[in-house]
Amino acid sequence: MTVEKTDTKPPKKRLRAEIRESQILEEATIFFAEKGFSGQTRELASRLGITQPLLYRYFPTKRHLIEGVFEDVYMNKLDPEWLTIISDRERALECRLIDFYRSYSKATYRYEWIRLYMFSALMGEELNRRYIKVVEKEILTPICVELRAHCGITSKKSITQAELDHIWVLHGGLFYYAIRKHIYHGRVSNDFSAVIARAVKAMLAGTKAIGAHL
Amino acid sequence: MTVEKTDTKPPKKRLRAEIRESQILEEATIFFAEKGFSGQTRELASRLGITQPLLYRYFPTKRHLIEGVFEDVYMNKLDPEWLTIISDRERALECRLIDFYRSYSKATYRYEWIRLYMFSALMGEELNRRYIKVVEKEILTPICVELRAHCGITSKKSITQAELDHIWVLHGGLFYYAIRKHIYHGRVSNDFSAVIARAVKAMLAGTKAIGAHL
DNA sequence: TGTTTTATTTATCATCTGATAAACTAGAAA
DNA sequence: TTTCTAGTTTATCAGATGATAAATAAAACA
Repeated sequence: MTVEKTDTKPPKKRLRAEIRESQILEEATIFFAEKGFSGQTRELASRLGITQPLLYRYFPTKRHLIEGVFEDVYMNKLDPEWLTIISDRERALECRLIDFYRSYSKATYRYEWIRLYMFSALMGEELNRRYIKVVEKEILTPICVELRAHCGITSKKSITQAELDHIWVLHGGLFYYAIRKHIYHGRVSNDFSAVIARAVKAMLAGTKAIGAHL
Repeated sequence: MTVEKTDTKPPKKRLRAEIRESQILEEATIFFAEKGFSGQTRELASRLGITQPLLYRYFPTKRHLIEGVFEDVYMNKLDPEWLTIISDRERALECRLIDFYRSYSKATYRYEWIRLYMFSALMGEELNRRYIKVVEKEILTPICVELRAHCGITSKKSITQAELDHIWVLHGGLFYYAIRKHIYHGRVSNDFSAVIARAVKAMLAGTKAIGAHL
């Protein structure tokens, strides 16, 4: 085992600018997810097997690199299909929600996604508030609308903050599974699909029982 | 309003060592909660109205200061009363859980607590895994036991990971309210007590309806 | 093959940042 | 008041860190 310490790839040389840039972005995503945004450019470069100043050929500042990572990870990741799943009254709400959360969690409950999201939130980045608003508008509000129908409520008043907060408990509760897994590195059940199914079923039955009032 | 920029207190001098130390700890708690542990000692000192080297008279390294903050915020904060509340079968489980979460959230869903917890988790501190284990053992497992009784299950088998994960959805969902408030700085309903009540009621009714199997 | 282009490295800066040593001085003690 | 203790500051270091400029060399092009 006298193999010398290699990086991910054997000593390559001279990549086309376009390729090098996306390679840097990819590694930066992993790197910042692990270390946070105070991770150092030299260490990132070292992981890539390149020298630190080369980063600055592709990204004028560290901040630009971070923005690039944000763009790469969070922009246009909201699948319009999700709204379709949630609102399709041909199917039982239970199935729709289970399907939705299986798809949603597969897309977002990833190591990089979760950690970068939390790091950026703690930094006070605007990113999160923007994302939250989209989630409330595009996902949670539609779910609340369906939940009203499911509970036999016909009110046409707009969804209240209390209703949103109620569904946030489910949404956040499931998200918290990803936090426990990727941030706390705690022990979690490996059958997350089953967790989703139970949580959704219990929420629907429970909310119907107590009435989705307010 | 030509008052010159004062810190929290007017220019004091020469505090007794003991007092200065706890003053530093208190400010460090707020400071690190806001900035994370990469916050700089000079800025912390500046907030305290002292010079940076003075910190090193009370804490030999920055790391020691951080440990001091951990100690201050997280050690012995688990109220033994909570277990009593949860396990008191004289009262309805619904009331017990609502009371418990009102008390628990009052103690832990605080700006400093939440943020320091998340910062330390992202740093990979041991603190969190330790805390998680205590929560599972002292809080969630007892709740699962009560939940079995509530659902009329008499099995004496030990609580499964699936059962824990089910109750983690409630626990995490409520905790996520604090994350949204103190980390995302998003809009949250100001009547958290009502959120707790609805979530607990729905969880109990729902879990009973689907059966607490597994 | 020789020339041009451009990806990459070497060398280096200025500033930041945790940490140390010694000088200073407010307040307690004699 | 004088002395002494200990809380605080000034000066400074060494290494880290983001960033720049110029030199180098691999690949594309003629």
